[in-house]
Amino acid sequence: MAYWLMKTEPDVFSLDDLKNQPGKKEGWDGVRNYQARNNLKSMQVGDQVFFYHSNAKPTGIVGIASVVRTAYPDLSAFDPKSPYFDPKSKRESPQWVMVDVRYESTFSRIITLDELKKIPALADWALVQKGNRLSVLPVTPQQWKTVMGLL
DNA sequence: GCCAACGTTGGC
DNA sequence: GCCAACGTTGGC
Repeated sequence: MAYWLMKTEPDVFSLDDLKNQPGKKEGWDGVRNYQARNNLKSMQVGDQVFFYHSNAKPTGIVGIASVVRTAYPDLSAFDPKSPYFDPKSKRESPQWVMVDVRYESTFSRIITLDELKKIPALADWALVQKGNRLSVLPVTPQQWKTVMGLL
């Protein structure tokens, strides 16, 4: 089982939104970055995911989701009316993928980016490094454990 | 709202 | 293949 972190803007889709979905699950579509896509493709059912709120007050990890379906073609790329439409992605050879995630838990408090930046054991993590914009990134077991220890 | 960092596009 | 221009992300 592997660990990941996924970013989302809570104004668009928050952890509470996931919790309120039927079955508490939702397809994670709209990823349009190759590195993030490759991470999606590596996900296995049962993988644990830190749910991160960006462009929020404050920004940080708010809880946990899990992967319930491995990567499959991102249908929003085929839909001209979707904000995620990508004419370069063809049904015969989909460029983008999505996974399904399910709500697991909400932390008793937000672990803020500010706090994470102060932890020496997390200094190598892409999340806390300047200019990092990757929306789906791997978390090592050690990093996962460190973050959970902050609660 | 601003702007730095980054990824992508497209002219050459 | 280089790189300037552009668009987007995301912290502040």
